[in-house]
Amino acid sequence: MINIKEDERLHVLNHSCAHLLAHAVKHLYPDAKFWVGPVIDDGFYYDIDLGDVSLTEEDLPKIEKEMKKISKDNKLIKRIELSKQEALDMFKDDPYKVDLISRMDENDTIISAYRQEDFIDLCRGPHVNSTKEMKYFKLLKVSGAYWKGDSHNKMLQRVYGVCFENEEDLNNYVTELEEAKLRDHRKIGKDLEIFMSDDLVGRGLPMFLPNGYIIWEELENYIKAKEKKLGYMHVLTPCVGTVNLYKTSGHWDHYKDNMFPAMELEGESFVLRPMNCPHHMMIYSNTLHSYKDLPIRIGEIAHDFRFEASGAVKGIERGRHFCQNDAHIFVTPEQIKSEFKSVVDLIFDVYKDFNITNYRCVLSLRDPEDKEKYHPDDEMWNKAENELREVLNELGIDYTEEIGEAAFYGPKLDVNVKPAVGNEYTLSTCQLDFCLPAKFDLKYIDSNGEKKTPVVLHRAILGSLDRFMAYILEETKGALPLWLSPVQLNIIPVNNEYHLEYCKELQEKFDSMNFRAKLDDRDEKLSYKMRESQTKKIPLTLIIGDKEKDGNLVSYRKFGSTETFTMNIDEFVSTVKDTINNKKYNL
RNA sequence: GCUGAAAUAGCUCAAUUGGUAGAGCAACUGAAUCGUAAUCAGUAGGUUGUGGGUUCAAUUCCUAUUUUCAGCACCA
Repeated sequence: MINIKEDERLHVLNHSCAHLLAHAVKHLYPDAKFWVGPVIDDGFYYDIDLGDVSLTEEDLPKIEKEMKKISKDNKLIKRIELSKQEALDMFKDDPYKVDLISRMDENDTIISAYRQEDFIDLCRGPHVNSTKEMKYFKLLKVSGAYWKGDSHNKMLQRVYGVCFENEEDLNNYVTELEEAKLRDHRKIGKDLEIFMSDDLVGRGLPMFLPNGYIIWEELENYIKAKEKKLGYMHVLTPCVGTVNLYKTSGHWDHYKDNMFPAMELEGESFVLRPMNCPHHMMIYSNTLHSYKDLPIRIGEIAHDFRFEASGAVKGIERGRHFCQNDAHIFVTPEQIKSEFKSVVDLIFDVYKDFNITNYRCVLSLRDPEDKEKYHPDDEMWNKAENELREVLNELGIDYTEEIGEAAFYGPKLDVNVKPAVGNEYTLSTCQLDFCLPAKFDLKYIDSNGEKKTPVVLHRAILGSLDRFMAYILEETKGALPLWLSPVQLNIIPVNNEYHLEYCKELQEKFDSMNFRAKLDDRDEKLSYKMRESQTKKIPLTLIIGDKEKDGNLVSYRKFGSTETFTMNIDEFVSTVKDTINNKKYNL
């Protein structure tokens, strides 16, 4: 999908269209006050204060109509340059604009505004020359948005839209949006019986059905095998812990509002754990370690519980229970770089297996102004941030730096992806931590026999199995690679009367090889069964009749294909085996 | 949590201004045995998310509540 913000011409067009939107809103709602109207990757929006009036989707056509009218009137868009005082005078009736202007530095900026006849708006520009240039636009949705992005502030109304240079591009874009909804993992999850949820069980608490659990197990086995090869040791720790454990780690102070509340029993307080770092710290401290033992890599497929805000829960992408592919690596300061590199290599090795190419690396740094969130040790932070930056540069990884995105205990590399519907999220992460080891008083004995504090790397490769599954379902549109498919082979007898027995033998043969084979023995036409096999996105559909039985052959059709291939049965078995074992996408 | 929208059969949707619910697919039964995306016929399926109210009468109006969706905020 085209990124409008990065396309020069579309950027200007959409920015101008945001003004056109505001212009139309001003005509229809003369009391409207305007905050900002920026261009985003998918178009533009404008944040508007309409007082007591609240817009709904039904109001959008009316606004569009007014926009079209202004567009048709061919109003020239003119740039005006103002001093700070002139700007304050001009926009004195709009407190939001006054707020913007008064925070501008009058020495280094000329304040500019754009006028299109009876509407004038503060703006850096540039803009198109006339309202006529904006012909092919659409308003997409309306929602609330906090002023200045702060939930303590008033909620304004945000109208989203998009503008293109021609009708075809606009239509294609709208079609793409509709298609994206079809690959939403919540829809696929329901259609393919992968997971379900129920009010009685609870919001944000999805349950994996047999199909989903097969995928789950495959993912778990896959990542554990990778980790074992790299020297990870897997552990199992409890889902409940004392509040004191989280007070020690510091998580309680930072996140208690997002945890399920404490349970008071026999004078002790317990919580459902929101993460496993403290448990792994305790496992480390169970024995005395020599520098020769490090790095120590402790991994766990760990169930965690977080009381996510009701508006944040989303299928298996973000639930109140989830399962992390978590690990903590205890290293000496000298080992940070090589171990961090090894984690990054693992991330991209895994992405290669899953064909994940559309991701964005972010180096998440602390906000030095935010003394409340971040542990106030400048030296520690600078060291940690520089170490990560150096490794990323050495590895030649493209990344952007984002201030204020670090964990409270340290900076991190996040690998982010975009889902079918909604905001970007983090799939994989590797975090550098100088903080928790000290809090738990962790030690190792260095080569001089002195006690030293190790450094910890927190990392999650598949992130959470739940979220990873959501992503894979959306990327593949539910057509999973053979090794992950709940049903791998669907056997259809041409004629039940003559071929069913042989098909049963075949199924047993496949079962004994640990293929997941299904036999469709219903009394239905072949074409009927074929249709269902395709809609269920089963990777391989086998058609077995006289020709196959007598010739020791297998005829099969791949999902999404209209072609049928015929192969010797032994050759077929070894090809399938090879595809599964090597996690290949296609036969 | 905030702003807004929505909730009807397993799924996707219908039901004029208020007159106690319909269709397709799926399921079940029967017939058809048909070599690559829907064979035909029949049956069953619902306290219209839940509670309260207005009314002779509520899927429809009001109210509370739960859940879902779109954004916002949050995300160890």
